[in-house]
Amino acid sequence: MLFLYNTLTRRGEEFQPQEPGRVRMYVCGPNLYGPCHVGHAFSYIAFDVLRRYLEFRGFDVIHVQNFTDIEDRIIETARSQGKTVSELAENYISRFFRETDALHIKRAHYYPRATEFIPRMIEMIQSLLANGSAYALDGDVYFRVRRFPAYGRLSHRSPDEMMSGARIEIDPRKEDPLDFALWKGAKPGEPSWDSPWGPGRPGWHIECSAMSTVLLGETIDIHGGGQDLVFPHHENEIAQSEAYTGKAPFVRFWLHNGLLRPSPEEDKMTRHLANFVSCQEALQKYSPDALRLFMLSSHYRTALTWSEEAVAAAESGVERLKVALRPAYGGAGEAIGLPETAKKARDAFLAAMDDDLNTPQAIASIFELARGINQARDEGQGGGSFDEAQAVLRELAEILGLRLEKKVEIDETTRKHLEEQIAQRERLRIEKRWAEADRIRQELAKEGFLLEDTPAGTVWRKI
RNA sequence: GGCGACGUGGCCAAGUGGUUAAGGCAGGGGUCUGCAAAACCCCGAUCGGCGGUUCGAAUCCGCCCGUCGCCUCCA
Repeated sequence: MLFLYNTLTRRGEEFQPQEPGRVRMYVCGPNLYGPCHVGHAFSYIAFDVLRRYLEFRGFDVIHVQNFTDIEDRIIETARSQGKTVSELAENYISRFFRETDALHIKRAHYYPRATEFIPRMIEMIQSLLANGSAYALDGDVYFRVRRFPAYGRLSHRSPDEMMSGARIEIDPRKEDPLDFALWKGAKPGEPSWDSPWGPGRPGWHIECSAMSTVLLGETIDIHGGGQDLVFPHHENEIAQSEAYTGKAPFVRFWLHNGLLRPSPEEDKMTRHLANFVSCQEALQKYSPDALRLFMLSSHYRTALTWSEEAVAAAESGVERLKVALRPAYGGAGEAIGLPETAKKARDAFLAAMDDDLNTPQAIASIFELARGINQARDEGQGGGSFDEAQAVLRELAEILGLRLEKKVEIDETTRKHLEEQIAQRERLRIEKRWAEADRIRQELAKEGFLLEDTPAGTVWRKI
């Protein structure tokens, strides 16, 4: 039984989809005013693992992730860079795919863009106006928060307690400071779409309601995103969606990941992208496996602080898992204790994942299994049970999206050269000409290859 | 002002009432090895502070100290 923590009820709840066997899941995607940073990656990886685990458990998952391709920040950024909004968006979308693919994040089934759903949003807004949930005002349309009694339920705050305008100025024309924009009239020079209220663009929140209801239906199983989206974004989504469809709940399970923070030393201001490490930068320095292992070493709902030191530590950990996948040396027969170790690790892994995706604990059992495998190899054991234990290790690692591949991006010439050098060194070693043998190893080290002598012969590793 | 999170060995991080407080990284000591590397074995914390509840608390309650997030830009 899979238990997931639901922000709405503030409890772990047993997860069952509405339609048996099929999960409808919507995850908030990026606002395309800038490149993705490791904080986005943290969120996408968390929900990627959720999806992988659901699929592992036999569910057919329909996964939707949106692109916010029209919004104030994008307009501003495009203008300052002398680009069109769509040029900017396209650029960041292709970069998004490059980076999420590299991070081994499974592609969603749909990547709807806000600008593709304008007619639907207009229709929703009209309907909200018709039923009294919204009001038009000089080309803008606002949602009437006070008309929605459940407002505040997700974020657990009451409209009366909120300090509206704590951070921005209140628009005095609004009926209530909490009312939020469904439609914004265009100012001169801004991109706009025609609407019954004049040219304008959608408010930020309505896009998710439109895309979610069109692609997944009026009630979906899971809606995910960062904790910073609980209020107001998701609160507003619930209000406008339920006011529109007349059906509740809009979402059965609300899942929110804790926020990734930049290193304390790097900058105090966490607001702007400039303080974050971009995915691109992270991928240049670290392997995707290490980045994933680092992020999954902490529970998804807990805030995690970005730390170069911790990612580097994860890199070493990944290396040990890879070593566990090396072949057995053999000689001592079947690895007798291994099947039990593998079963124990697998059971523990699944139990941890069932408990609100406790990946840190799940990872612990992967390492236990790796140790068991390495131990067996050291003792010269092998056979079918050894291979099966490695298969379990691969299986569990894949649920976390760890590839554990030996990266062999070397060309034929280099490979030949390596093989010749290793063979030559082997001859020297047989003749006990250690100094010459060591020289070969030193030279290869300079070329970036580390030689390791094992009972099964000499293997090389890229350093 | 309101709501909320967090503080566990050198670093990262699970555990939320009762076995010897997971796991990773780093470190020390070993085994193996011509050497090296890797792997394996062994070694380290009583859980921010104080008080309380309980037969029993890192785990529940209260207070204090510290860090952080949200309260319409934000994954």
